[in-house]
Amino acid sequence: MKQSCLAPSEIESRLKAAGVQPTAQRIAIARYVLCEADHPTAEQVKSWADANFPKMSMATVYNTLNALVDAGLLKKHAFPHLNEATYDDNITEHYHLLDEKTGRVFDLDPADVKVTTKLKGVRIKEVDVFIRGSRA
Amino acid sequence: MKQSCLAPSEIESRLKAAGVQPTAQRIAIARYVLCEADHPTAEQVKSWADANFPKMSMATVYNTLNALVDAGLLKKHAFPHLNEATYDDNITEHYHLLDEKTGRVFDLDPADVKVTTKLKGVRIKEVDVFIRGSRA
DNA sequence: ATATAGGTCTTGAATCATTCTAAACAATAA
DNA sequence: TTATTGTTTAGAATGATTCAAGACCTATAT
Repeated sequence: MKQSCLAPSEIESRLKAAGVQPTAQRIAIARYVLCEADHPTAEQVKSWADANFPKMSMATVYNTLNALVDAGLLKKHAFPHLNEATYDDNITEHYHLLDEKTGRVFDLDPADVKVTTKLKGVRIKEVDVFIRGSRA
Repeated sequence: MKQSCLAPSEIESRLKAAGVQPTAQRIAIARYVLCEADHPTAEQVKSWADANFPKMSMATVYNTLNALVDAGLLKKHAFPHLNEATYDDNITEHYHLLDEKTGRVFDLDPADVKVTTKLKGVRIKEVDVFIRGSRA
Protein backbone atom coordinates (compact mmCIF):
# COMPACT_ATOMS: atom_id res chain seq x y z
CA MET A 1 0.00 0.00 0.00
CA LYS A 2 3.02 2.26 0.36
CA GLN A 3 4.59 3.90 -2.64
CA SER A 4 8.33 3.42 -2.97
CA CYS A 5 10.26 5.90 -0.89
CA LEU A 6 11.00 9.38 -2.15
CA ALA A 7 14.45 10.94 -2.11
CA PRO A 8 15.06 13.75 0.39
CA SER A 9 15.29 16.23 -2.48
CA GLU A 10 11.83 15.25 -3.69
CA ILE A 11 10.46 15.61 -0.18
CA GLU A 12 12.09 19.02 -0.04
CA SER A 13 10.30 20.12 -3.20
CA ARG A 14 7.01 18.91 -1.85
CA LEU A 15 7.46 20.84 1.36
CA LYS A 16 8.38 24.02 -0.51
CA ALA A 17 5.43 23.59 -2.84
CA ALA A 18 3.18 23.35 0.17
CA GLY A 19 4.67 26.45 1.76
CA VAL A 20 6.63 24.68 4.49
CA GLN A 21 10.27 25.63 4.95
CA PRO A 22 12.25 22.44 4.42
CA THR A 23 14.48 22.08 7.46
CA ALA A 24 16.46 18.94 8.16
CA GLN A 25 14.02 17.79 10.87
CA ARG A 26 11.00 18.45 8.67
CA ILE A 27 12.45 16.62 5.71
CA ALA A 28 13.29 13.63 7.90
CA ILE A 29 9.85 13.45 9.49
CA ALA A 30 8.03 14.09 6.24
CA ARG A 31 9.96 11.37 4.51
CA TYR A 32 9.18 8.93 7.28
CA VAL A 33 5.45 9.63 7.46
CA LEU A 34 4.95 9.98 3.73
CA CYS A 35 7.00 7.00 2.63
CA GLU A 36 7.65 4.56 5.37
CA ALA A 37 5.17 4.69 8.19
CA ASP A 38 1.62 3.45 8.32
CA HIS A 39 -0.77 5.52 10.44
CA PRO A 40 1.97 6.41 12.93
CA THR A 41 1.39 8.16 16.24
CA ALA A 42 3.55 11.09 17.37
CA GLU A 43 5.26 8.69 19.75
CA GLN A 44 6.14 6.36 16.91
CA VAL A 45 7.54 9.23 14.89
CA LYS A 46 9.65 10.18 17.90
CA SER A 47 10.95 6.63 18.28
CA TRP A 48 11.86 6.54 14.63
CA ALA A 49 13.63 9.89 14.96
CA ASP A 50 15.55 8.75 18.04
CA ALA A 51 16.88 5.85 15.99
CA ASN A 52 17.46 7.69 12.73
CA PHE A 53 18.12 11.34 13.40
CA PRO A 54 20.93 12.90 15.47
CA LYS A 55 18.68 14.66 17.94
CA MET A 56 15.06 15.67 17.92
CA SER A 57 12.75 16.93 20.63
CA MET A 58 9.18 15.80 21.12
CA ALA A 59 8.01 19.40 20.59
CA THR A 60 9.58 19.38 17.14
CA VAL A 61 7.79 16.15 16.30
CA TYR A 62 4.45 17.71 17.24
CA ASN A 63 5.24 21.07 15.62
CA THR A 64 6.24 19.36 12.40
CA LEU A 65 3.28 17.01 12.27
CA ASN A 66 0.98 19.97 12.87
CA ALA A 67 2.72 21.96 10.16
CA LEU A 68 2.33 19.10 7.69
CA VAL A 69 -1.35 18.79 8.57
CA ASP A 70 -1.87 22.54 8.18
CA ALA A 71 -0.10 22.42 4.84
CA GLY A 72 -2.46 19.71 3.66
CA LEU A 73 0.20 17.03 3.26
CA LEU A 74 -1.06 14.90 6.10
CA LYS A 75 -4.33 14.17 7.82
CA LYS A 76 -4.70 13.77 11.55
CA HIS A 77 -7.10 11.11 12.77
CA ALA A 78 -8.53 10.65 16.24
CA PHE A 79 -9.60 7.04 16.25
CA PRO A 80 -12.01 6.01 18.97
CA HIS A 81 -9.95 3.03 20.11
CA LEU A 82 -6.79 5.07 20.76
CA ASN A 83 -6.19 8.03 23.01
CA GLU A 84 -3.42 9.38 20.86
CA ALA A 85 -3.72 10.86 17.38
CA THR A 86 -2.46 9.11 14.28
CA TYR A 87 -1.23 10.72 11.08
CA ASP A 88 -2.16 9.57 7.63
CA ASP A 89 -0.41 10.40 4.38
CA ASN A 90 -3.50 9.33 2.48
CA ILE A 91 -5.29 12.65 2.13
CA THR A 92 -7.85 11.50 -0.39
CA GLU A 93 -11.30 10.60 0.86
CA HIS A 94 -11.26 7.19 2.49
CA TYR A 95 -12.52 5.31 5.48
CA HIS A 96 -10.96 3.07 8.10
CA LEU A 97 -11.13 -0.50 9.29
CA LEU A 98 -9.76 -1.53 12.65
CA ASP A 99 -8.75 -5.17 12.72
CA GLU A 100 -9.46 -6.00 16.33
CA LYS A 101 -7.28 -9.07 16.16
CA THR A 102 -4.11 -7.13 15.43
CA GLY A 103 -5.00 -3.57 16.38
CA ARG A 104 -3.98 -2.42 12.93
CA VAL A 105 -5.93 0.19 10.96
CA PHE A 106 -6.50 -0.30 7.24
CA ASP A 107 -7.60 2.28 4.72
CA LEU A 108 -10.82 1.53 2.90
CA ASP A 109 -11.49 2.74 -0.59
CA PRO A 110 -14.76 4.72 -0.85
CA ALA A 111 -15.59 2.48 -3.79
CA ASP A 112 -15.94 -0.37 -1.29
CA VAL A 113 -17.90 1.51 1.36
CA LYS A 114 -20.84 3.62 0.37
CA VAL A 115 -22.76 5.92 2.67
CA THR A 116 -26.14 7.13 1.47
CA THR A 117 -28.27 9.49 3.50
CA LYS A 118 -31.86 10.62 3.43
CA LEU A 119 -31.18 13.61 5.61
CA LYS A 120 -33.09 16.75 4.82
CA GLY A 121 -31.98 20.27 5.64
CA VAL A 122 -28.40 19.21 6.27
CA ARG A 123 -25.42 20.38 4.29
CA ILE A 124 -22.87 17.60 4.62
CA LYS A 125 -19.24 18.62 4.71
CA GLU A 126 -17.46 15.43 5.62
CA VAL A 127 -18.24 11.84 6.47
CA ASP A 128 -16.10 9.66 8.73
CA VAL A 129 -16.62 5.92 8.71
CA PHE A 130 -14.82 3.70 11.18
CA ILE A 131 -15.44 -0.03 11.03
CA ARG A 132 -14.39 -2.48 13.71
CA GLY A 133 -14.05 -6.09 12.75
CA SER A 134 -11.53 -8.71 11.87
CA ARG A 135 -9.93 -9.90 8.71
CA ALA A 136 -9.87 -13.49 7.69
CA MET B 1 -35.78 13.50 21.62
CA LYS B 2 -35.68 12.95 25.36
CA GLN B 3 -38.21 10.77 27.06
CA SER B 4 -39.96 12.27 30.10
CA CYS B 5 -37.90 11.92 33.22
CA LEU B 6 -37.98 8.76 35.27
CA ALA B 7 -38.54 8.70 39.02
CA PRO B 8 -35.55 7.78 41.20
CA SER B 9 -37.26 4.49 42.10
CA GLU B 10 -37.50 3.54 38.45
CA ILE B 11 -33.86 4.39 37.93
CA GLU B 12 -33.06 2.24 40.93
CA SER B 13 -34.84 -0.74 39.39
CA ARG B 14 -33.00 -0.27 36.15
CA LEU B 15 -29.66 -0.19 37.90
CA LYS B 16 -30.46 -3.33 39.87
CA ALA B 17 -31.69 -5.08 36.75
CA ALA B 18 -28.37 -4.24 35.09
CA GLY B 19 -26.39 -5.52 38.05
CA VAL B 20 -25.27 -2.14 39.36
CA GLN B 21 -25.71 -1.45 43.07
CA PRO B 22 -27.98 1.58 43.29
CA THR B 23 -26.19 4.05 45.53
CA ALA B 24 -27.38 7.64 45.95
CA GLN B 25 -24.62 8.98 43.69
CA ARG B 26 -25.27 6.39 41.00
CA ILE B 27 -29.01 7.01 41.01
CA ALA B 28 -28.46 10.74 40.72
CA ILE B 29 -25.98 10.46 37.86
CA ALA B 30 -27.98 7.78 36.06
CA ARG B 31 -31.12 9.87 36.26
CA TYR B 32 -29.30 12.88 34.87
CA VAL B 33 -27.66 11.12 31.96
CA LEU B 34 -30.63 8.92 31.11
CA CYS B 35 -33.35 11.56 31.37
CA GLU B 36 -32.02 15.04 31.26
CA ALA B 37 -28.69 15.39 29.55
CA ASP B 38 -27.83 15.24 25.89
CA HIS B 39 -24.46 13.70 25.04
CA PRO B 40 -22.87 15.08 28.22
CA THR B 41 -19.16 14.97 29.00
CA ALA B 42 -17.85 13.86 32.40
CA GLU B 43 -17.19 17.52 33.16
CA GLN B 44 -20.80 18.41 32.45
CA VAL B 45 -22.01 15.61 34.69
CA LYS B 46 -19.72 16.95 37.42
CA SER B 47 -21.11 20.48 37.00
CA TRP B 48 -24.63 19.16 37.23
CA ALA B 49 -23.72 17.18 40.35
CA ASP B 50 -22.08 20.21 41.96
CA ALA B 51 -25.35 22.08 41.52
CA ASN B 52 -27.75 19.26 42.39
CA PHE B 53 -26.07 16.81 44.74
CA PRO B 54 -24.65 17.46 48.22
CA LYS B 55 -21.11 16.41 47.41
CA MET B 56 -19.54 14.35 44.72
CA SER B 57 -15.96 13.78 43.64
CA MET B 58 -14.76 13.68 40.08
CA ALA B 59 -13.56 10.11 40.62
CA THR B 60 -17.11 9.07 41.44
CA VAL B 61 -18.39 10.70 38.28
CA TYR B 62 -15.90 8.70 36.21
CA ASN B 63 -16.40 5.51 38.21
CA THR B 64 -20.15 5.75 37.81
CA LEU B 65 -20.11 6.57 34.12
CA ASN B 66 -17.77 3.65 33.54
CA ALA B 67 -20.01 1.37 35.59
CA LEU B 68 -23.05 2.42 33.55
CA VAL B 69 -21.18 1.81 30.32
CA ASP B 70 -20.01 -1.61 31.53
CA ALA B 71 -23.56 -2.46 32.53
CA GLY B 72 -24.77 -1.59 29.05
CA LEU B 73 -26.96 1.32 30.10
CA LEU B 74 -24.83 3.94 28.45
CA LYS B 75 -22.49 4.21 25.50
CA LYS B 76 -19.25 6.12 25.56
CA HIS B 77 -18.32 8.03 22.42
CA ALA B 78 -14.97 9.49 21.46
CA PHE B 79 -15.90 12.07 18.85
CA PRO B 80 -13.07 13.29 16.67
CA HIS B 81 -13.81 16.99 17.26
CA LEU B 82 -13.56 16.73 21.06
CA ASN B 83 -10.75 15.54 23.26
CA GLU B 84 -13.07 14.46 26.02
CA ALA B 85 -15.51 11.55 25.93
CA THR B 86 -19.26 11.97 25.78
CA TYR B 87 -21.90 9.61 27.12
CA ASP B 88 -25.02 8.63 25.27
CA ASP B 89 -28.15 7.05 26.70
CA ASN B 90 -29.15 5.95 23.21
CA ILE B 91 -27.71 2.45 23.14
CA THR B 92 -29.45 1.33 19.98
CA GLU B 93 -27.49 1.41 16.74
CA HIS B 94 -27.30 4.95 15.45
CA TYR B 95 -24.92 7.44 13.94
CA HIS B 96 -23.97 11.04 14.66
CA LEU B 97 -24.14 14.42 13.03
CA LEU B 98 -22.04 17.30 14.26
CA ASP B 99 -23.61 20.63 13.47
CA GLU B 100 -20.49 22.74 12.99
CA LYS B 101 -22.47 25.93 13.45
CA THR B 102 -23.48 25.13 17.00
CA GLY B 103 -21.08 22.37 18.00
CA ARG B 104 -24.04 20.18 18.94
CA VAL B 105 -24.18 16.47 18.14
CA PHE B 106 -27.40 14.93 16.87
CA ASP B 107 -28.32 11.29 16.72
CA LEU B 108 -29.07 9.91 13.27
CA ASP B 109 -31.47 7.06 12.71
CA PRO B 110 -29.87 4.18 10.76
CA ALA B 111 -32.96 4.33 8.56
CA ASP B 112 -31.67 7.68 7.30
CA VAL B 113 -28.03 6.70 6.88
CA LYS B 114 -27.15 3.49 5.13
CA VAL B 115 -23.68 2.03 4.92
CA THR B 116 -23.11 -0.70 2.36
CA THR B 117 -19.77 -2.42 1.93
CA LYS B 118 -18.22 -4.64 -0.66
CA LEU B 119 -15.50 -5.82 1.67
CA LYS B 120 -14.45 -9.41 1.35
CA GLY B 121 -12.87 -11.48 4.08
CA VAL B 122 -13.90 -9.07 6.80
CA ARG B 123 -16.22 -9.88 9.65
CA ILE B 124 -17.77 -6.56 10.60
CA LYS B 125 -18.56 -6.05 14.24
CA GLU B 126 -19.51 -2.40 14.43
CA VAL B 127 -19.74 0.61 12.18
CA ASP B 128 -19.31 4.20 13.36
CA VAL B 129 -20.47 7.03 11.14
CA PHE B 130 -19.73 10.61 12.06
CA ILE B 131 -20.98 13.34 9.74
CA ARG B 132 -19.85 16.95 9.93
CA GLY B 133 -22.10 19.53 8.41
CA SER B 134 -24.65 22.15 9.24
CA ARG B 135 -28.38 22.20 9.64
CA ALA B 136 -30.56 24.66 7.84
C1' DA C 1 31.41 38.72 4.00
C1' DT C 2 28.11 40.79 7.84
C1' DA C 3 24.46 42.13 10.20
C1' DT C 4 19.74 41.77 10.92
C1' DA C 5 15.30 39.77 11.19
C1' DG C 6 12.41 36.09 11.39
C1' DG C 7 11.75 31.46 11.60
C1' DT C 8 12.99 27.07 14.06
C1' DC C 9 14.53 23.96 17.71
C1' DT C 10 15.16 22.68 22.44
C1' DT C 11 14.18 22.02 27.31
C1' DG C 12 11.16 21.91 30.59
C1' DA C 13 7.00 23.53 32.53
C1' DA C 14 1.96 23.67 32.00
C1' DT C 15 -2.55 21.79 30.81
C1' DC C 16 -6.31 18.64 30.32
C1' DA C 17 -8.72 14.33 30.58
C1' DT C 18 -8.61 10.30 32.96
C1' DT C 19 -7.10 6.69 36.12
C1' DC C 20 -4.93 5.12 40.32
C1' DT C 21 -4.15 4.83 45.34
C1' DA C 22 -5.07 4.64 49.94
C1' DA C 23 -7.93 5.79 53.42
C1' DA C 24 -12.50 6.68 55.19
C1' DC C 25 -17.22 5.01 54.90
C1' DA C 26 -21.26 2.61 54.32
C1' DA C 27 -24.17 -1.46 54.01
C1' DT C 28 -24.71 -6.17 54.64
C1' DA C 29 -24.14 -10.86 56.55
C1' DA C 30 -22.90 -13.86 60.21
C1' DT D 1 -21.34 -6.51 66.97
C1' DT D 2 -17.79 -7.67 64.19
C1' DA D 3 -16.16 -9.04 59.75
C1' DT D 4 -16.54 -8.58 54.93
C1' DT D 5 -17.25 -6.35 50.85
C1' DG D 6 -18.14 -2.67 47.95
C1' DT D 7 -18.24 2.62 47.48
C1' DT D 8 -16.69 7.30 47.84
C1' DT D 9 -13.28 10.57 48.54
C1' DA D 10 -9.11 13.62 47.99
C1' DG D 11 -5.27 13.92 45.94
C1' DA D 12 -1.43 12.03 43.43
C1' DA D 13 -0.09 9.98 39.07
C1' DT D 14 -0.23 9.28 34.09
C1' DG D 15 -0.24 10.28 29.23
C1' DA D 16 -0.95 13.16 25.29
C1' DT D 17 -0.26 17.56 23.79
C1' DT D 18 0.76 22.47 23.94
C1' DC D 19 3.13 26.48 25.62
C1' DA D 20 7.06 29.58 26.84
C1' DA D 21 11.63 31.37 26.76
C1' DG D 22 15.84 31.33 25.18
C1' DA D 23 19.36 29.48 21.95
C1' DC D 24 20.21 28.68 17.30
C1' DC D 25 19.94 28.94 12.31
C1' DT D 26 19.42 30.78 7.78
C1' DA D 27 18.00 33.92 4.12
C1' DT D 28 18.39 38.26 2.49
C1' DA D 29 20.05 42.94 2.06
C1' DT D 30 23.79 45.69 2.66
